[in-house]
Amino acid sequence: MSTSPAPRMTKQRAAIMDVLSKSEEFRSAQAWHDTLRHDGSSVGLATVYRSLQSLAEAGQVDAVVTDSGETLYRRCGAEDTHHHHLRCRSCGAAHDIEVPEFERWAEQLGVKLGFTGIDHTVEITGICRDCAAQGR
Amino acid sequence: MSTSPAPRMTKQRAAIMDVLSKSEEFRSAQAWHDTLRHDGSSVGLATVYRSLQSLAEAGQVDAVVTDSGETLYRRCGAEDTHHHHLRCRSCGAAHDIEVPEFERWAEQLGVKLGFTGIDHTVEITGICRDCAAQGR
DNA sequence: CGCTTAATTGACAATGATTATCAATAAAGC
DNA sequence: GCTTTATTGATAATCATTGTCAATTAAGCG
Repeated sequence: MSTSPAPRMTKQRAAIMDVLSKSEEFRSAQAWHDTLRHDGSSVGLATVYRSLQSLAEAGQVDAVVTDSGETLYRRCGAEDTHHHHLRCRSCGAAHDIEVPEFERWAEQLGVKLGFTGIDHTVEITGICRDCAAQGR
Repeated sequence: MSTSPAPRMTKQRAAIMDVLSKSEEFRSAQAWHDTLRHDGSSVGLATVYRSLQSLAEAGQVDAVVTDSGETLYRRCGAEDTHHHHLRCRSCGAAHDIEVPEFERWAEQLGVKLGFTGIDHTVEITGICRDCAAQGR
């Protein structure tokens, strides 16, 4: 794991983290930029992109790519969200993932078949890009 | 459901469906375009985009959007009747169930994150009606 | 088999999100 | 306070994808 140097706390970065903290919605970098301007602080668009990107890498914000290719960000919803993992069978590296429809689907299936107290286990495994590249 | 008119079978569309059928890899529209040119048939790039798009809408090909925003396509896998179980934690009675979207979803997630050889485990448990009625 | 017609094609321009550039600015540490 | 160096921001550049529009051609019909 590469230990990247701690990022400087600039007023722009602070402003970005501040607006992020005020909403848990997923918004595009450009939308966050607009929000910032409405709030008075004028942070450059490029800076918003860079900050959201680095925050996402640091795991401070969640990022998803829409079907149209736009990347949306929101403050990281702490630990409360139930999630699963996609784990590499070779090196063990794991990604946290969410299975959007699944929870509800399982619940409904249970009701349909007369089951209550539905619980589930979902494990997804594969070989990550790095391991595949090294033939492991 | 809107009944869209059946698309014409042009030689370009045929060529595209042909290369698609020869590989089960996920590739970008541009990559498929290159493949086509290598194979001799010169189909316009815009046409490749349009065809892949309509094929994807028609469910004939799978499409995934990568983290970088590129859309990848491959011929639709349509086959395996892999299934899972909903099991009662009390009496062990099990129902065979199918999780329609899941298989493909897991596969696409893998591609997006650079994983190959995706496999998964899905276990759903609950308390069946009989056991619930008897307070078990 | 020819004809008509509307869908399709392709070369290229346009879009739109994101990234790179680079001089100016300002954290952090001393 | 001063120096160093990451960060910023305005703007140009990139790159996948979509729109444009005249030319082409599949399909249905007689």
